[in-house]
Amino acid sequence: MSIEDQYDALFKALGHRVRRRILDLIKDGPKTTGALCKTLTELDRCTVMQHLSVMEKAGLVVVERRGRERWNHLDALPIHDLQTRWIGPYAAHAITMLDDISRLAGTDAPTADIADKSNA
Amino acid sequence: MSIEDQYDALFKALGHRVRRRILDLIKDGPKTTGALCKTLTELDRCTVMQHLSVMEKAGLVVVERRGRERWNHLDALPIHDLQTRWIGPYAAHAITMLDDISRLAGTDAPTADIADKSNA
DNA sequence: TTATAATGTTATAAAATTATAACATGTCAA
DNA sequence: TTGACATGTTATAATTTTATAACATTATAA
Repeated sequence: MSIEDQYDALFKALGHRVRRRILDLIKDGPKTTGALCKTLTELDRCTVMQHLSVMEKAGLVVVERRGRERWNHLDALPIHDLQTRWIGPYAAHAITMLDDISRLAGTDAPTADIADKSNA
Repeated sequence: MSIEDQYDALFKALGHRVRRRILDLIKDGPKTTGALCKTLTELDRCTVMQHLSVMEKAGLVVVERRGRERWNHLDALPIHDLQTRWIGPYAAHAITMLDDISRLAGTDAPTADIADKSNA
C-alpha cells in the first residue's frame, strides 16, 4: 500500500461525521460493537460495522476479539503521522503566507486564533 | 454551515489524490484551470473542474477571475485550523497513549519517527 | 445442550462521487 | 467583428459509498 493509498484511506475514514463520532466514543477506551450501536441508535448495526471496517482499513481502529465480543480500540498513530507528514507542512504554509501578507502590508499578522503557532 | 459540515467538506476534499496533487500544483502560486489541465493530462477538463469545485466548497481554493481566465489560489488556512482544532488533539492523544504504554512497560518510548513531538 | 446474545456474511437498494460528452458563454486579439 | 481560446453548464454513465435486510456463525450461561 503506497503512501498515497494510506492518505486516501485515512482522509476518507475521517471524512464522515459518524466515523469521527465513533473515534470520540472509543477515544478513552475500547468499546464493543454492541455498545457503539446502543449509542448510535439512528444507525443500523450493519452500517456501524461498515463504518468500523472503513476505519480498520485506515488503521484507526484495531480490533480485539474476546469470546463473542469485538472490542474496537482507537489507534491515533496514523493521525499523528498524517499531521507530521502532510497536515503540518500545509499548516505551516498557511502561516508563511500570512507572514508574507503581513510583511507586504507592513502590519502585524492577524489575531490569535489564526496566527497561533503553539499547537502541540 | 456547522463545524461538522466544514470537517466533512475538508476531509472529503483532501481524501482524493488528484485533489491533493492539485493542492501541490498551486502551493507555490495560483494557476489557471487550463494550466492545471495541461499537467493532469490523464483527466478530462470537466473532471478537473469538478475537483476544483469540491476544493472551493471546502475553502481550500479561492478563485480569482481575470478576463477569460480563472486563477485558482490555494488557501491553506482551513488546513491550519483543522490541525489546531481536530488533528492536533488526536495526534497528542496518540503520544499520550505511547507514553502510557512506555510507563506500563517500564521502557522508553519507541523510536524517533513515531515518538517525535517536534512537529512545527 | 440449548436458548440467546454478539457478531459475521451476503445481498441489495439508495445516494453520492467521479469521469465524460456535448453544447454554451464570455473574452481577447487580429 | 469574427475566429479562436478559456471557461461554464447541463446531462449522463460508471463507480463507490452508505444504509438496511435476511440469514449464518460462534460463544456464553442457564
